[in-house]
Amino acid sequence: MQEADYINGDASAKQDDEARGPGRRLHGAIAHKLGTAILSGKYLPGDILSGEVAFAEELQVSRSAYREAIQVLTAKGLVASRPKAGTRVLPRDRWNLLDPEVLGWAFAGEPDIEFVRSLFELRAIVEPAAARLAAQRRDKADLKAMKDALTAMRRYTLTTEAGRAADRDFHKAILHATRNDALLVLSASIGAAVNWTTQFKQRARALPRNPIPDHVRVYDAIASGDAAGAAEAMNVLVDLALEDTRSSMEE
Amino acid sequence: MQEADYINGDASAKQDDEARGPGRRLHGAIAHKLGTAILSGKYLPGDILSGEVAFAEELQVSRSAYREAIQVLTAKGLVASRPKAGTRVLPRDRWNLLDPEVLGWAFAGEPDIEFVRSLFELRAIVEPAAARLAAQRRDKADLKAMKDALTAMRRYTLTTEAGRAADRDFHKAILHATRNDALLVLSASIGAAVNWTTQFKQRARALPRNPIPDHVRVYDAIASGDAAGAAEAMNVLVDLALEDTRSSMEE
DNA sequence: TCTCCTGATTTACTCCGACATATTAGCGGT
DNA sequence: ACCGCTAATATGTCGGAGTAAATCAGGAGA
Repeated sequence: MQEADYINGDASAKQDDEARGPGRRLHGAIAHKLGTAILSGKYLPGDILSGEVAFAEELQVSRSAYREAIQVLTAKGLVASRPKAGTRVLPRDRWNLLDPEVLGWAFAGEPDIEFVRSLFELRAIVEPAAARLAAQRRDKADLKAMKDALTAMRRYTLTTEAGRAADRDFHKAILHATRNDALLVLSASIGAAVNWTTQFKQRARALPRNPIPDHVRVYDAIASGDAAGAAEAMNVLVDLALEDTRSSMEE
Repeated sequence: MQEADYINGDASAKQDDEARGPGRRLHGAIAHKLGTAILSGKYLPGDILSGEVAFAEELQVSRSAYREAIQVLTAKGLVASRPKAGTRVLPRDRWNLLDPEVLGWAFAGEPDIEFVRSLFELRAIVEPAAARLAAQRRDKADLKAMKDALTAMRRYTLTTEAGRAADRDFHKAILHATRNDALLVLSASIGAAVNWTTQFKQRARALPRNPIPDHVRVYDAIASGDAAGAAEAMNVLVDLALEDTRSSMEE
């Protein structure tokens, strides 16, 4: 399933940029700026970002660039604009919070701890069930992907970006093995939250116990087709993470 | 939770349109056109939609309109464009399949039955857990919203759009009662699938047994704070739906 | 006098097309 | 195999015409 790159034929990972980063294009940068401003609460739902020309001038960009940025925000449900009325920030329940880019904006500043909790809660619901399905549906390629990710995790540890990427790959491989696209989409969202949290914990020098054995238990259960065991093993993994998050919140 | 309107201050709900529809703006229409084309498989991942000007001419719109449409598709992860290389359709796992608009495009034509299944599977995972949380966290306002939705369901039945909307409201109220934004976002995605399916079943004159009693059981459990009971009651509800979907698939 | 309807005004988004720039895939030369 | 060139293509800019709708003023009715 390694369709790794998505746009250029090979591009042997000279720079991993391109997808991450504030915005590789001008309107992307504007969208990032406005998006983070909205997600961080600088603009509240109902506020209007009135004045297409005014904003374009203030940001030193053309109206077109500003408009395309607004288009992006509109596509993600953050704002809606109407003639004469201006561009308003929509209520929070219209936001596409699971969109990877929106998530990135949410984690760009100080993310709302309540939101992080809700993501982990979602994870605690979804991943055990996913592990159960994966145990029933995985094939050899899936198992290989998981195994590779595990060895990479061991090799680099969670203190490095490479290690965290391997962690994400492991969980993504499980989601993939469920043969369920809707679940797979969630991996990006959940991964972002997990990634941010592990980084945060690392900064706080509060890395918990070695996560490898827990992951291995999940792998073994999935490999042996033990659905109930996989669900249970994943349960302890995510419950542990949820616990950690809860304790982080209390400080 | 009736914050009904979202853009104008009061505007006593003269028309609720605005958000639905193929595209209220020109570039919205283009995005709809291209989006449905991609979702229906007319363009496959890897295909390139080369020729900004060519497309703009073919669609009889200006480059700006086409460009803004592409911006929207890019924001939803359907395509990516680079100078010289053209605009390519991204692999499926980059698509924001849970985005309400993308979902709309997916259901605009003949939706992939496998994808519908995966949405229902996601629902079967998420909603029982949500019902469990709702039973623990709901307040009086939540219960009122659920009760109102139930009476509306009884009143209009699932054969009318009003009835289906009430059904969606009921489930949305439960998700809301979980106090979990990440879960709440999923309601839109799941609701779209459920809505399409009930419509489909109705067309096929294959409406199953009266769904009201099952819903009432869920409500009662949540109202009485019975977490396990709520999860179980919701389980039978979603399992029934999953079953129906499976049988529909076999024809 | 107050309220409600009606219409003109004004404001801000929407769309357009042309121009200038930046990037890079593909190719041909070294 | 490597490197630089070129042409193709997307990106960014600009200013203006078009259009929808919120606001306000004026008038009719209560």
